[in-house]
Amino acid sequence: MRTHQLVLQWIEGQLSSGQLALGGRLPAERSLAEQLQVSRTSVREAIRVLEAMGVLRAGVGSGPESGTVVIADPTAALGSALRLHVATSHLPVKDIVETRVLLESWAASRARPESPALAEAARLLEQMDSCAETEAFLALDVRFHLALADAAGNAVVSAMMGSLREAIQDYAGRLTGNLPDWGATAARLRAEHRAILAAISSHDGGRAAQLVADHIGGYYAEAGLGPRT
Amino acid sequence: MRTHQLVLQWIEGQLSSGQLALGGRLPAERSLAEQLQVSRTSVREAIRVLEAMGVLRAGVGSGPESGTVVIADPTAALGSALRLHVATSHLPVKDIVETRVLLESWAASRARPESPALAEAARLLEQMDSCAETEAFLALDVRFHLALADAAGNAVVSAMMGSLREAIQDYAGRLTGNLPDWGATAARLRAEHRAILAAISSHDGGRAAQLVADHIGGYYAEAGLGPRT
DNA sequence: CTAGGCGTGTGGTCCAACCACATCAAGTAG
DNA sequence: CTACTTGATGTGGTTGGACCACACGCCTAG
Repeated sequence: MRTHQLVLQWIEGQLSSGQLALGGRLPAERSLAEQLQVSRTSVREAIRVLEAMGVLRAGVGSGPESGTVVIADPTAALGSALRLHVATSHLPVKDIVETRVLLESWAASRARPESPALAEAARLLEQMDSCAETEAFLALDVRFHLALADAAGNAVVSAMMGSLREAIQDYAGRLTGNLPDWGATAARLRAEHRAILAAISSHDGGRAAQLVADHIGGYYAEAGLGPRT
Repeated sequence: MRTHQLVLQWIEGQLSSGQLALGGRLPAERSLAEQLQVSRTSVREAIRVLEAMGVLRAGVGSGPESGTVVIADPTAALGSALRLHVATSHLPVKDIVETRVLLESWAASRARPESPALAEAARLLEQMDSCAETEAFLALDVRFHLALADAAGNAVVSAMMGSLREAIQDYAGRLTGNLPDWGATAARLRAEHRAILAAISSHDGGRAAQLVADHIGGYYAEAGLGPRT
């Protein structure tokens, strides 16, 4: 076993046993290296891996914002991993979109009308009404869909949704160039969003799921990508 | 931007542009460091990250098995990331199981009867009939469910299924201790597996999905974990 | 009491060296 | 000529040390 994996194991053990919790601080790299009897390089490599997985955040300087602290950002880890594998052409974009439809329609069917995430979604919808910029609109759209996923109350599904979205963000951005009439599309998207929210509010999960599936599929179809291409 | 992130960016660019494909070899660490005008340390940190994401594999020595080559193992990346976040108690096991049911029942409803993965699943089923050891049986069970997921033909869903399974592997292993009668449970699992395969073969995706959901939920219920606990 | 500077500790980066390993080529014994 | 040994070569793995930039907080001069 390589040295940095030993460090990884030690840190994972600290996390599992609760001796290192969210917001907690790792010992300084030099101390940890001495404590585990390994070189600082190995400690740093382990920290790098955990940083990429959204488990740690390293900050220079001193004070509360510095040092290596435990965070929880599963979306970042899954997102960059998916993005890289898309880059190697091993994960087709079609499968990403299909999975997104699957997860998001499930979330819509399970979303609880009283969830605070739904209120957030409604608020985002308001902002989208008074938003002319394409980029800003799309940014709000992303947050709307993530809020929808959060409303189902499943952290794993939320994280996966976010990571899928991140993985194809560039791809989706390029698609907007194919749209014949952005104004009309934006208006339609807004209307569909409202219909989805309404279906959830009226406890009609099945209809909400169908609307979400049509909403996503329709967008990709209009942007020049067949839902099955 | 930190130096190792620059290296990451360069490698990702090589992957995206196709100059570095699956099975391709990265330049040696020392050469790459010189080429990018950074230290070997930074190159190594970047390689470590990509290794953790299942994109690269580093091997010592010389010959075809050595050097740093491009691989594609999305399951490893997602699996360790999920496992770590489960360790920090930020991803509840209940959500993992719920997501697994969601993905796997979808896969069952979409599985194509003529898929080679289904033949593999049937073959695994045969082996499970003549398998008395609990551990070996569970290992075959894992492979059976993964084959089922593969039969749907969605690489993203397959990868996520595998990673979910990996993330709770230890947890699931401990659960078997709660079973009152392993022999009876194993017999039931085998029967349910056959029913699922039969439903898929007869093009009854809906029934297959329901059977899968009951199969997984029933197991966790019997092992002492309520499906909603 | 205030404002500036300096000490201290953090991660970030780089370098030089050494190790273990695996292969391959040259050389040597048969 | 064959077969084995032996060394050269190149790979990642690991280490220690050094220096940098940064940010906070004390401590001193005004």
